[in-house]
Amino acid sequence: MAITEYEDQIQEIVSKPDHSEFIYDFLGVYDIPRATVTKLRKGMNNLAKEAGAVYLKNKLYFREGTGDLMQDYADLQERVDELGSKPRYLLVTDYQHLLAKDTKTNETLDIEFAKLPQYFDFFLAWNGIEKADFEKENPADVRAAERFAKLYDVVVKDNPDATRKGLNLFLIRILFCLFAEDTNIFEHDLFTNRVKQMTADDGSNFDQFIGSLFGVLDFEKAQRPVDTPSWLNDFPYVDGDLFKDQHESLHFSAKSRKLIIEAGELLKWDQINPDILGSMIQAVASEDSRSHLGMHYTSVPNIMKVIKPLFLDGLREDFEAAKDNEDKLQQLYDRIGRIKFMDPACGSGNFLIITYKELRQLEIDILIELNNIGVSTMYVPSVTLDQFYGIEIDDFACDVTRLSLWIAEHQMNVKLHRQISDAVRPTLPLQHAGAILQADSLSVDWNSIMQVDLNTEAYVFGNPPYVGHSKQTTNQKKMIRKIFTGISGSGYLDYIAGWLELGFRYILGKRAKIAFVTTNSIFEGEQVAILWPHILEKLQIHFAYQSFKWKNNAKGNAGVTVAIVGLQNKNDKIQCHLYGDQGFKCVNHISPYLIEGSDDVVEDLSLPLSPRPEMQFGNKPTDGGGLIFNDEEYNEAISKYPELKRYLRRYVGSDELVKGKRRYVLWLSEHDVKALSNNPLVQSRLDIVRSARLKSGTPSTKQWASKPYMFKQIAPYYKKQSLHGYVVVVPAVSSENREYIPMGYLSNEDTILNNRVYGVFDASLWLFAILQSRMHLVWVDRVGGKLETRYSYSSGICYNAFPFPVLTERKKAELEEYALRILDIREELGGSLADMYGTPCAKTNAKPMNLRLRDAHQALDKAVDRAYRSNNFPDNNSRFELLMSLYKEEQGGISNE
DNA sequence: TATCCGACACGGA
DNA sequence: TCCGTGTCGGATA
Repeated sequence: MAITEYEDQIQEIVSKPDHSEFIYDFLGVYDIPRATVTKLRKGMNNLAKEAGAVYLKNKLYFREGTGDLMQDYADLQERVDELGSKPRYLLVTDYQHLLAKDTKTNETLDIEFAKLPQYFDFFLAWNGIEKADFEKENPADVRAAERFAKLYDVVVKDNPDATRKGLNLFLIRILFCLFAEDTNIFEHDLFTNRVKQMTADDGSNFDQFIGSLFGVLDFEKAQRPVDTPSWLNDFPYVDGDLFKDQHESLHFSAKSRKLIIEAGELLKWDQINPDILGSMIQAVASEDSRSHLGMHYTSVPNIMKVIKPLFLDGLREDFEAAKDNEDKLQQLYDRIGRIKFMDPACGSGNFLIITYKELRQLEIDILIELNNIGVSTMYVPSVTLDQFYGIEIDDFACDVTRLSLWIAEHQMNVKLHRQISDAVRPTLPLQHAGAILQADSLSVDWNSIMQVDLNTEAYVFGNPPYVGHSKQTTNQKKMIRKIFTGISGSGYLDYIAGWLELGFRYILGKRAKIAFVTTNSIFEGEQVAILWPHILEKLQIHFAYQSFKWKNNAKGNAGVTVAIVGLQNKNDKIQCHLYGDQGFKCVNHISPYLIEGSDDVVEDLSLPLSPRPEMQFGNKPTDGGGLIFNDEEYNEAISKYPELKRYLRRYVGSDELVKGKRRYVLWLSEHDVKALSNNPLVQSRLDIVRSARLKSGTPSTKQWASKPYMFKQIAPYYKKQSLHGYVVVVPAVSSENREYIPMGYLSNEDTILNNRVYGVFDASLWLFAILQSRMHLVWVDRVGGKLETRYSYSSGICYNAFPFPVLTERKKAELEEYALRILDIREELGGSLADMYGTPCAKTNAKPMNLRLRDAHQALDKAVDRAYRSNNFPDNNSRFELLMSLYKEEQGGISNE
């Protein structure tokens, strides 16, 4: 049952004029068998003897109040203490007030009877859910957002012709009123009470009411019309742009009015976290993102990963250093009031809110420290909302950001007063909240939004959207093209690269720094050489978080692995902080691969660095599955049509190569297809291919619908008449948890490689030895592409750009012996490569690599190492350094020719 | 024509 | 529902 349903059902029960059935109705809301409640109603299993009491074994001891509720509660407690087995809950109520106790956690509840719906979770142990767990899963923000989604739906349905802007503004204002009446900005419950008193049950005059109310909130009391009725005049002056625009007339029903009242009565707005609420509310209003409610909001821990290294750690260090020194403290106090902050993809403003709160806390801490050293001055605010800037394309999100900033400000004002009693910052009238601009961030000049001179301390940060090159919309591609004019290969960049580039230009030569949460793919594989060289000519990475899996508290988490990068103008003196799985390291330089090292990048080469057999990309069917047969389909096909056996070849992709999965593929020539024109199975398969290709939006795929019997792309090797010899097969994607990437050395006969493996055809064993070596793995690991954190092998970067050692015939023969040994052991062991190579890092079922196989690999590794240099490599870093210097040497040689 | 990648996709505990 | 690990075909050069 949804949260709102519990609340609604209990609301109905407490609203009944007659409470005689209360406890039975209440139990009925929870997972207590209906039969049990029915029996209880009839008194059959009620173990209590006294009147007005209900004792349900193990679950509840209930008593109606007899006048003095506290005394009744104490009596009940005494009675229960005598019992052998305690009921989980004690509950007494006179239907005005309610006292309850959870005998397991010893938590108590002391509330007005009417507020019971808000506290339904107190009794969730009846459903087997502990309150602590529930609170963790469903904080006040989530519950508020769910309730708001309901209200939004009803209001939208009642107002099909209303503008988005009008609706959104209405919602934001209602949210503000609800928050204000729970947090002493307004008199307690003022808004909800006025709604109840002044509007008709059917909602007919609600619009009029809300129109007058919103109108009044924008005026100071002195400026309001003299005839303003007192029920309106009780509301204070709010301002802050929130109520400036005229309320757009809307239609309300009994239902929407009720939902608003319930939102006021059932939710604990004082417990709202503006950072999370914003994301939730925003998701509610944009229908397209409703399905992944709050999927992309950045969690507070992740925001801290950005802002701490970017500026917060530094400010805190300066604070520590300034303690005991009035001048320094005062300087820091003034400084934090001048720093400017911008999130150019602010969404509902989480980064800005967290930053604002942290700065306000620092302000408080400085004041306390000043007080401690005996300096007491009148409170003058330092940090203000107008230091905060944001750009966001969604107009509602902009409104939510402004609202959330106000909520954050109020919360910090309360905190200030609590910690320093003579310091007061009034929340009303609302402060001007920076510039939160509704715009496409990539098409506006950031300088015109947040103007800074060369000496202004400024920080730009956020979590902009990621879209891979093949998934971008036409408009997104256009923006990236435009921004990266003159950069070759820019069509391959992720959408987020636009933010990196604009951020780079914004801070260039200024006293400003940037840091973003980004998809890790801009630090791996092909994008590195396209994006980073021109940026790192002028800037340096001063801190970074290496890849980690994206996570927040939303229901369906986005599937992506992210990294964090901080950039600033070059400054040789600073130490860089590189954060990885094991905390952080101070290093001299962070490379664009987010490892310690130089800014050298590896390009995606179309030809090998040195003469060697070429690596070919496998065959790509683009067939909608029509040409492919799994084991079962294959057996069925050849038993029904034995003549098909010669056309069905072993189909090898990464899955087949590594896990030993078996699939087959129809491999037909034009001649073959004519011969099979009467075979119904073949014809039905070709129909699948034809229709799948016709459905494609890609013109070239559509064209291939006329040749459904052929793969859309065939590797050059397969265009030869016959297949023979051996091929080194490399899986395009494979797990990073294995000690080696398992590669194959397969006979070519009968084998069709697909587009998820690469092949070096007619290859000698020494080539297999090189590719299977640790030297090569280190290269692939550091500069190759990744799918999340898997290896994503590519011929251009991993093979063509890999510097091969110079090999004598004798050395080749030696390597082949080691390779042969590996192949022999594999054959002896049998089973799949995945079994033999194990998954040593997996948490469960950790399966080690076969020891004999590992020994053979280590012997081969040593032999390959020695082909590069005679002295040992102490570690993989030194292997990589050598490879990178060889690459630069050889690549430089090529481009100078 | 030949890839390199995916705010992923999917099967198994 | 989380965890482990690789499909499939688009868009680019």
